[in-house]
Amino acid sequence: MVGDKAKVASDCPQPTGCTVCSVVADRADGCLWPDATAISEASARRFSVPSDRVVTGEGVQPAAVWIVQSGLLRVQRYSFDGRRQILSLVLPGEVVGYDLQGRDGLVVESATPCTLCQIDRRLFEKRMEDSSDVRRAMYLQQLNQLDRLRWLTWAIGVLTPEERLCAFLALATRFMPFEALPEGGGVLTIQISRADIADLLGTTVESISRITHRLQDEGCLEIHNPERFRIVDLQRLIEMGQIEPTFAGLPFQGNPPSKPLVSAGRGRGKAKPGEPEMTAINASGRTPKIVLQ
Amino acid sequence: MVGDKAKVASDCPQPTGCTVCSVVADRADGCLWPDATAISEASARRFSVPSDRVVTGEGVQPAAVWIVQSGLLRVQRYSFDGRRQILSLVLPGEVVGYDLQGRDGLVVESATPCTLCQIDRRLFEKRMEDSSDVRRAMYLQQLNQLDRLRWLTWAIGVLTPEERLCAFLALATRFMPFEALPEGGGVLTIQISRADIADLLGTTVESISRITHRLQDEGCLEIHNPERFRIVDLQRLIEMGQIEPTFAGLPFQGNPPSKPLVSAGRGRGKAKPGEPEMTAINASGRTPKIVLQ
DNA sequence: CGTGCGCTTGACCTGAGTCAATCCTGGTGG
DNA sequence: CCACCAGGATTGACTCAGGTCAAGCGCACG
Repeated sequence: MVGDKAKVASDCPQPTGCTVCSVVADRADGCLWPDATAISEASARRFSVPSDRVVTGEGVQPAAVWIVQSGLLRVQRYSFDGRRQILSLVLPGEVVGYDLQGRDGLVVESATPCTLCQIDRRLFEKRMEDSSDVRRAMYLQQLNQLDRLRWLTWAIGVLTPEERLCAFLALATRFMPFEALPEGGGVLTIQISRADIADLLGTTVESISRITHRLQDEGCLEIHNPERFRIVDLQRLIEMGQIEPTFAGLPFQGNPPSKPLVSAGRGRGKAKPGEPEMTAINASGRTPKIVLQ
Repeated sequence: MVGDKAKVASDCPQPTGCTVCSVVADRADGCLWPDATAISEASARRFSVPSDRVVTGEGVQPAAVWIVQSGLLRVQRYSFDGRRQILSLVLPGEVVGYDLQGRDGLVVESATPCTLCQIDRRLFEKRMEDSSDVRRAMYLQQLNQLDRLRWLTWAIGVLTPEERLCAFLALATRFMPFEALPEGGGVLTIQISRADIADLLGTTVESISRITHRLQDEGCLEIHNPERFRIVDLQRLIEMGQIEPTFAGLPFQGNPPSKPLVSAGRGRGKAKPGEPEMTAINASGRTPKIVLQ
């Protein structure tokens, strides 16, 4: 199983480009070290990590930040009674460890076998301070992670477990191994365990199992084996999962969509009638421009 | 009602300090414009906004960023069938509008009557680029907002509606008007509607109502009127809500705790036995330091 | 060939959502 | 000054989605 998982992880799109630690996503906004030479080899170390190991988090002295080279990390937190919520998955090319300075009960673990690149925190911070390019890259990466966290919050809050799982599967085609098939759809390799999916989506392994089998009955997908699905009707998953075509948190990693993902129109709250709008309290005495309806 | 709410909003701790737009929270890390003179008066405009107005979001051309001076904004997103999730409340002293460049279906609205300070986006970005002090202040603010979003995701994922509401009430003493009483506890003024609380916590107004009355029966609080509670047993709310003493996302705004908030010890997942740890793939041939257990 | 873990399946049951009626309060207009 | 109205909050009755508990099943590994 572990061996198999490891194989799968290595199937993951292998980013290349950064000469220092071979870590760079091949997406336009993901290149973390545009001028890679600035970090010497000595300051970056690569590690191979099996599944379910603590990488960094609360108790750990955050002397280092980590870049995911391959595999997936999970950021998680427990409740007193042991219930776990996974707050995000960290994708290849992404940095972790600089913004969770031990607060909360946040812990980062490997969700799959991973290769990680370790960088000294001081050095990282200096790079951030010195280079506006690095800052910009980090900023864009943070935006993506923030988008994903917002998505997750929204999904857990308003979607049913079934809708969440549909969304997850549809999105997973963007960041897990997915071989598109000529006859449509494709084969998706689920790299993480049922328990991780359940704790990410705020549901249970039993529900995950039931829902996937229900989706199979409905013809949305075929369960080849527990970690390999044939996605038959991706469009339907996208619709059920209410995925917006503009969702930016998951730039496609090696699996750009053949056709743009289109979603059904969006529901909105009742539009407020015009009525009294903003009123300026203008110290400078100018007539304020009312900016938006 | 609106008039009353407006009164309540004005009860909110009025930040002072920034000479430009009078917007600065009086917390150490919240001062956005340490050298305020750099922004001329002409470039900042103050607005008074009633409840439930769109401030910025998806469709809106983001030509401006906004600083909340008083009142609360809500960042929210709808599902196709009209269910709403509030992703965060924006507190006085915080900036909104620079990091949601129209993506997703995010909309920012006023949850209470507010006074806002509008700043030109270009100017704001230039300030960010030029001043590492401003960058740092923004960074810390983002960390707080991120902490709160993580908390919310976790709470919706693993806590029951009752636990979430307890947590919300306990946290609300930090950012809504709260008059501590000598005999313990204090009077909390809830500035936002039941519907907003429900959509923030991923539950319904009916549940909110039932739970608050149940808490009253249990002696945790007294419902003075729908928007004013006497918190009797704050400690119990904190425990039920599983609030960590280290939770940093909500620096106290004018309501520092008389005694430090202490929570019951935290539950953790089963600790993994030692076993094979990280193995270095060390290009440079050094012996890697195994960083963490 | 046994053992264990992860996944699946079934039975059960309850927490909390839904629907609908009622209450309350503040604002309005006569 | 009082009756009326609208919107928010509350309460009750009902229902069921999905969580919990408890077996089974099957593959991987030793």
